[in-house]
Formats: sequence, C-alpha cells, structure tokens
Amino acid sequence: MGDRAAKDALFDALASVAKVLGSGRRAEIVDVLAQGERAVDEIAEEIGQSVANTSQHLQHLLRSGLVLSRRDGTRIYYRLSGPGVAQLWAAVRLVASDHVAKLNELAAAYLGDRSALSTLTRTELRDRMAGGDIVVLDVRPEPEFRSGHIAGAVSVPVKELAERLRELPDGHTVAAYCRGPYCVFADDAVRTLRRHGIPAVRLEDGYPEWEAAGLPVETNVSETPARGAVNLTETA
Amino acid sequence: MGDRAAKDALFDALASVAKVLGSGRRAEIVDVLAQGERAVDEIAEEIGQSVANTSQHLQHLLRSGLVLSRRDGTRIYYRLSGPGVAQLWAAVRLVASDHVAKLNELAAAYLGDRSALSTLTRTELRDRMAGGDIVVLDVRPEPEFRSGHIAGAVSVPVKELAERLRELPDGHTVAAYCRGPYCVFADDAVRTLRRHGIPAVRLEDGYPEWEAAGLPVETNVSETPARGAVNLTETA
DNA sequence: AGATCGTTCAAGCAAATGCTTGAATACTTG
DNA sequence: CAAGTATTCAAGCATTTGCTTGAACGATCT
Repeated sequence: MGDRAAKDALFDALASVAKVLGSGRRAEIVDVLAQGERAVDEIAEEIGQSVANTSQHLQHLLRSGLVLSRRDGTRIYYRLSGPGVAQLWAAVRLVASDHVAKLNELAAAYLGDRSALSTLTRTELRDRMAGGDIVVLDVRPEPEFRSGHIAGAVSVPVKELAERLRELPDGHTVAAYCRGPYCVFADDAVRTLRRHGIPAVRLEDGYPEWEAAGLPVETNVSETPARGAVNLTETA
Repeated sequence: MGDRAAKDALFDALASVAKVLGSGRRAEIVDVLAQGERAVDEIAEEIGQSVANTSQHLQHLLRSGLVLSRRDGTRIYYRLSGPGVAQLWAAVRLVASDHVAKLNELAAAYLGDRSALSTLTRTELRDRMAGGDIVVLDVRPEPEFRSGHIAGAVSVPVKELAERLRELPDGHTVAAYCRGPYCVFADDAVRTLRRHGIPAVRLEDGYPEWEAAGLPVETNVSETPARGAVNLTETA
C-alpha cells in the first residue's frame, strides 16, 4: 500500500468521473438528463448527434457510473445515477463561469443579448406564485415537463408557444423557465411573449436548481408509465 | 443565437473544465494544490512525474483557468485559482466514491486496510482540542504545513515521524491529519504511532475540508515570503 | 558578464478519442 | 412466428492526448 502504481490507478479512477464529463456532447447529455430520464433517440435529437454516436456516449457514461438505464418496452431510458451527478455538473458550470476566459463570449454568442430580459430568482418566483398574480410557463420539451416540473406550472414547449398564445390568461405576468442558466428556451419564450405585448420574465436558473432547493414540484407518474408493467431491470 | 455550432462551442467550453481534471496526474496536482501553492519541481516530486511533463500539465491547467501562477525569485509557484476549484474536486471525489464501481477496491489497494484505524470528524477534533487533551499532528510535507494548517497543529511530516517520536509529549492522544480522504500520510502516521504504543487517531478528512468549513487555521506568512519583495505579477 | 538553476518549449511516438457508416441484436406488435 | 423499431456493436479514420528526450529560455548569484 502507498505505492506509486496504486496511487496512479486510484487517481485515474477518481479522474475518470471528470474525464467522462469532459466532452461537450456528453456534457449536453448530462444537462438534458438533469431534467429527468429520456430515451436514446430523444437525447440524440436534443444534442444534434446521430443515434449511434449518442448511444456510444451513453455507454461511456454508463460504464463510468454517471448514468443508469432501464428498459421500458421497446425503448431504453437513461437517467442520472444520483443527485450528486447534477451537483457535479453545477460545480463544473460554476468553475467555468468563474475561470474560463472566453466563456462569457461563447455564452453571449449562443444565448444572445440577455440584458433586456428581466429575471426572477427562485425565491422571488415562489413568493409571486403565492400572490397568485403570475402564470408560470415550463417551456422545455414536453417529456421533461412530464418527468417533473415546478408545482403549478403549465407546459408550453417553446416551439409551440407562438401558436398557443391565446391559451394564456389575460392580465397576468408570465414567468418562463427551462433547463438552467445556459438554456435558451426561456429567453426565446420571453422574447416571443414580449413581442406580443405580454409582460414576461425569466426564472434565473432552471428546473434542476428549483428541485434541488427543495421547492415544490410535481411529477406526473400517471402519464408516462406506458402500456404494460414498467420493467425496472437495469440494462447495465 | 441558439444555433447548433454556438451551443456546441459553449458546452465544449463548459466541459473543458471537466476535461482538464480528467487526467489522473492532473487530478493529483489539483489535490496537492488544494493544500496551498507549490513550485513546479515540488509538484513533480509529489506526483512522481518528470519536471517537463509536470510543467506541461500545469500549462494545461493554467490555460483552462483552474490554476494561477506567480514567480518568486527563481521559481514559479502554482495555486488553485479559487475555492470553487477545490469544491469541484471534492464533488468529483464524491461522485466517484458513490458511483464508480471499482473505486473501493482501488482505494483499498492504495490505502491499505483502514478498518483498524479509528477516525475523528472535524467537529469531534475541534471539541477535543478545546478540551486540551490531544496533540494534533500535521503529517503532510512541510511546505503544505507552511502555507496553511489547523490552528495549533504541529508539523511532523510522515517521513520524519519515526525519528521524531521523542518530541511528542507523553500521556496525550495524537490526532494526525493530511490532505484528505484519499491521502495515506495520516494512516501511515497512525500505524507508526500505534506500533510505538502511542494512542493515535486520524482526522476523517483533511486540511482543505477543515479550512472550507471555516474552522480555525493558521497561515505562516512570515516563513515563506523569501528574500526580496514577493512578486505578484501573474506569469500567465 | 558568465555560470547556474528552475522552468518551458519542440519534436516525436504510441495510445486513446470522437465521429461515421453499415451490420447485428433485442424487444414488441401484428 | 415474422416484421418492425430502438438500440448497440464493429470497423475505420482523422485528431488529440500523455509521455519522453533534449534543447532553449529567463532570472538570479557570484
């Protein structure tokens, strides 16, 4: 014990966790899975990669222990293996935003100019929801809403927002939220709403942070389960 | 804004932080730097690599923003660029210990059998120090002690411990601590002390966790500064 | 100024990585 | 049981990584 080879092997194993997160595509996958479990083809669609490539990344994540999978009927659903993984991803983002030089620039290039969009913190949103004068819109893709959302939120994926504006009640401010600080959905939603004269703000961070903070959430167990018994067998 | 290329670039940048931690040798470096700043040749010695290779890893860490450097006379000292980096490293270790299958096995191979060694938590140690019936030994290499240690601890690097046993006062239990949960120094120290009939326990984690918890520390500013004014110019 | 010490650079090489394409597998459904 | 769908495997490739060796650089000290 205490020899070089064993130490190297141990630290290689510790580092393997970081290594697997050290690919932009896998990071995107983790960002998606932080919203809840998803099937392979959905994930591939989200990250803009081929199904085969996405599957390989998922295998990689699986072998490293960051995700788990289960089969339900014909599809295989992946999920983060625990809350620690989402926390790790948050820690990575925090360090990046503090110390990676070009990050602001890249974020601006992807997110656009956020300066005109006002934001609400989690607690501000909670308080305004208690007041009842605000409509909360979950603008993430529908499966993410289904596997968990802010209690009382309504699902209107940003892609459908423009066509569903008339569903919104008059005379209320709208608060939109999505995956987190590096997600554009809520920004786009707020811009669309404003363009139509509806007062709108964005939740500063996303659903995972809301959930992690212990604020009220709803999970729709009745919608997803699909026909047949849910098979809990791990496919790992 | 919102296009694929920009999103990929953004997530590549976020993932770059994880990527740089995704090498066992760089992880060892971060583990060392979490104790305080060190010069290149010292780090090379600690991680058992050539100076040239260590320097390259440090350049890598520097470019990614995780560490900073400063020159003092003839040597260049590296340090973590902020507390978030140590937190990130802790998050990596936590996920690894929870989810990496073979980790326990590898840890056992490096650390040996810990079952016979009793441990103290941070708060237990703090309370027993208040009682005054315990001697606290910092068994890390001396430079790490010098750049910061538990208030009231005595520096006896584990390499020197066997020859310096007579310095220890009689009739006290000894608590040894080192870098953290994956460090062998305190284990080795406890084993050595026990072998000589001295009651000894190990602090469950290490100095960085003690410091992060806001418990009392001492930093020896007067010893290190070296001749001449400290040059604060970053060499990055 | 020259010698010395600590650090970095440059080139080279074996091994690993990320993606593609096309085939194989495993389950469900008719 | 056969057809269909979702996922994984396998091979191939251009690129990147981690380490080595030997030389170059930069600051200090005589």
